[in-house]
Amino acid sequence: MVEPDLIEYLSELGFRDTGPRRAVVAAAIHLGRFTAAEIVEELRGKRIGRATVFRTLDLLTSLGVLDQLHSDPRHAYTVCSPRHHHHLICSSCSKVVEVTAPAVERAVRTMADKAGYQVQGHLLEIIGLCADCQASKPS
Amino acid sequence: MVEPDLIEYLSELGFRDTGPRRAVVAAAIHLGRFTAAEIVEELRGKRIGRATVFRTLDLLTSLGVLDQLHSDPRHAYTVCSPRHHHHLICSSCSKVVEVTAPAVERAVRTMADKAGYQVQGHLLEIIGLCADCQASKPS
DNA sequence: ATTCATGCAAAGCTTTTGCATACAC
DNA sequence: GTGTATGCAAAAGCTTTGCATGAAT
Repeated sequence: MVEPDLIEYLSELGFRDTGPRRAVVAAAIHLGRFTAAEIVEELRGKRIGRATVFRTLDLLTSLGVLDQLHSDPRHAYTVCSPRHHHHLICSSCSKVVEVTAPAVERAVRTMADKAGYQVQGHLLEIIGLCADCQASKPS
Repeated sequence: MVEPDLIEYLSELGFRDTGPRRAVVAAAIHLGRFTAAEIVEELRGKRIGRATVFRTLDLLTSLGVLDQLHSDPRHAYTVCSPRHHHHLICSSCSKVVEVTAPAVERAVRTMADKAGYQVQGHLLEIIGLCADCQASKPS
């Protein structure tokens, strides 16, 4: 999703179209993957408060526009689509790719059934080397 | 793993058998699932420094005796076995069960292959209702 | 006009660090 | 005795909150 679309989407949901909001959204899309601190840094000099950054990131996360990357101890976020998906994360260049995998979903459900659990959600992140990094680091 | 075994295991690896270490290990095993703050609380009155708690939890985590539960925003830990496994977490009673699922592993690998990623690790936590909680809350 | 959003600064948490002391081996 | 482990207290991060001000609708 690009910035204008996202701002329009927020408007449709009743959230106001403000300068700071636009700035945070633009920075997030520009960075793709980032921490709250990196957004604050990116926006330094624009008189945008830390609280606004956190509030906007929370908002976008609750709307499913951002996902938190739980495997990153720095509490990173990534821009993503609203569909159900998982993330492939490159351990070298940090690139994040969205993937869907029906086979995984099925296997998870089967496994949970066996243990008597009724699945409500799951968290799956795969860490590995992306094709580019494999090519440039032929270890 | 029970406390004496764990202390012995640490000794074998060259880590010293100390009172504070035993206390943290005992508290962790007693609680099963906990945050660092809860261990500190559990040990209050025993003159055990916060730093020791964190250092011991780090040690146990690096040895694979504890796992962090990344889906818990409070940075929870759970006692676990050193084998590769995943966690089923009950959203109602917080109970954590270890599971292994070859089918999931295979599906993850296949999916990553398609995207050109060389898998190095993955994080999978399943949130759901355990059998007991399903029975007691027939919604 | 209303109500939502913002900036600022302070407070709240969690985790880490430095260092002298104490203890295990 | 030697070197690891500890407690304490301070510092370093990160995130939230309170509230008066400002802006969007």
